Amino acid sequence: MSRANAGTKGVPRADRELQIVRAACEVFGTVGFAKASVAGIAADAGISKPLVYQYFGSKEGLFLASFNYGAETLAAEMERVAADDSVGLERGLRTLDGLFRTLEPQPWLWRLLFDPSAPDDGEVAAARAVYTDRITRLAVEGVGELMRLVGDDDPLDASALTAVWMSAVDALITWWLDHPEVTPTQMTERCHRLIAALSGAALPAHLMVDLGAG
Amino acid sequence: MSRANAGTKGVPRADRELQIVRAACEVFGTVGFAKASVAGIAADAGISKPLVYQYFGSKEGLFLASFNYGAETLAAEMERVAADDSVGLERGLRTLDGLFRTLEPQPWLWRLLFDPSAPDDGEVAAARAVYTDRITRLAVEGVGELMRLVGDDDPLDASALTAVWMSAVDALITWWLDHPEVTPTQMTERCHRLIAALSGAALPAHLMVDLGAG
DNA sequence: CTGAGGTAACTTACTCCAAGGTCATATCTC
DNA sequence: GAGATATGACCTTGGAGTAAGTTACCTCAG
Repeated sequence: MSRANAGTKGVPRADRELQIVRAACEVFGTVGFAKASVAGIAADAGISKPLVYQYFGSKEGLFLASFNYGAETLAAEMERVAADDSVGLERGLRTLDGLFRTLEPQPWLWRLLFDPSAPDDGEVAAARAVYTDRITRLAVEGVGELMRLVGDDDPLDASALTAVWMSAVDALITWWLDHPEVTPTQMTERCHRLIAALSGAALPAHLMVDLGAG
Repeated sequence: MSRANAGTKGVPRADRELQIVRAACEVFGTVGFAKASVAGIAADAGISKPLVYQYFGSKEGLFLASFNYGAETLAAEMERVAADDSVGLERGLRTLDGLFRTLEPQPWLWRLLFDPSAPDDGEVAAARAVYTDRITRLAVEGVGELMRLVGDDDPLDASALTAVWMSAVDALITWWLDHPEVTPTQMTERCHRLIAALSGAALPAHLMVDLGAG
């Protein structure tokens, strides 16, 4: 063959696209949009750069496809949990549990969702807005229930606590990725203990109880 | 004058460096290392690109100087608070209060500290390690006290809670930057309420008390 | 059955550009 | 003149994006 395997009619477009998107998810989610190179992703997927451009149009187009793939996976899982009837911190803990399990085989999807180096205009921004809305809606809802539970009705408090909650989820997942020997189940148990610890520490001394640290 | 103000012996090196570093802090802290352009920073500082290279050697050198400037400011403030005798969440809240006040005139310093697009090797990595150690040490210490308070002695729990705490601080500061009309004092009060809310929500119902949502 | 043309899959070898970095030189003070 | 401050114009490079050509499968007329 004069040229590698040029012209191999081989793989149907849909299959190839999925294969490229999966490779792209891992690269974008690991090094971020800005540092990722299209040529590198093509190499990872085992094909050449122009094929990527033929199928996705641009680096941004490729990112968009990858983002949608990953965001849909995660948003769907969070909505599944939200459909349960748990409230307050219990609901938060179940969401975390679901995320740990979903992310186990493809942890980089999480970083893909919040990539700060991704373009902040055009179609990517629109897609991010869609998924951010979907996900934030769930967080806002959960935090709202919690605030009602404790009698705080300041909307800015709710907004700030939503930010803190989402950030805490991020921190826990990131911490987990740095401790790969920990299983999803152990992580969920850990989250339960941490909540208990925070709660215990905030209590006036005369109300302190052992909320279980084992 | 044939060339703008070339050769103007004008500003002494030390002054010029500070001026450039301050401009660089704002740019690096706002758009991040990767997206920042040296020419742009030079323009912001009112001087030309080669002067930046003459004084700082490279984009990385300029970032290093900016990072040290910003990180020192913040680490010093956190250590100041840590020297007080508060413990547990009270200490956390005082740290937040100190950060809000320090960041009020130059909010971008915060993002500078945790810029994900900064180089992760060489002198920058070394400097980041130094300051990350200094700051993390304080968080670890504070979280350790808190865990002792509630009787959880799992070191991984402490490690994870430290990550969550630092992330929560980040979230609160970021939220604040998006709500510029809120004063540092109001933010500190808000943080008190949020802690109370979390604590209340985690309690078994029979122990629930009004921890004050106003 | 067969082979010519149509089309999808695929690659090599470019162009182009933004941004990092350098060089030679000019002007000021002492 | 020596040395510090300063700049316009240049060089260089990595990576996005493109042009043009190559190979393989499919279909359908004869």
